[in-house]
Amino acid sequence: MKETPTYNRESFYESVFEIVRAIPKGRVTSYGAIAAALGARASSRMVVYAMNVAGAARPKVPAHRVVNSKGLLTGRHHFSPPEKMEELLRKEGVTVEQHQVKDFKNKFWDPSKELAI
DNA sequence: AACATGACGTCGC
DNA sequence: AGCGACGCCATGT
Repeated sequence: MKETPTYNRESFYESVFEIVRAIPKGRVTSYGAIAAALGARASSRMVVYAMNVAGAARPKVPAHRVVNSKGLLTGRHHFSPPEKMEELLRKEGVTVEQHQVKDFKNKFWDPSKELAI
């Protein structure tokens, strides 16, 4: 049989999407946390790629709730316009200052802890 | 097919 | 504690 040569990347992406969709409003998480929740701690870049295709995913994925481990909105340039990410976060009650989530440690939402996979 | 890149994270110095 | 280098692996050129 000709299975996918790589791992179940589609399943992986879908899992990422589900986690992201499960992020409560007003909270954020990081790429590494999602990767860790999926058992791919070192492969956080795959989460990044999942986000990249998330724009075409249905239902829509709140990718704006995912930032890097420093709480920095590194993915803002992938939104249109880039300020949309901050705007959405602010609407949800997240304070963004200088492209960075304020009180990030307090707003952080750990999927592997809060969400049962 | 080989090389470079990326919305990251961890380890070493 | 701040900076540099490496790892990770799919995707694009």
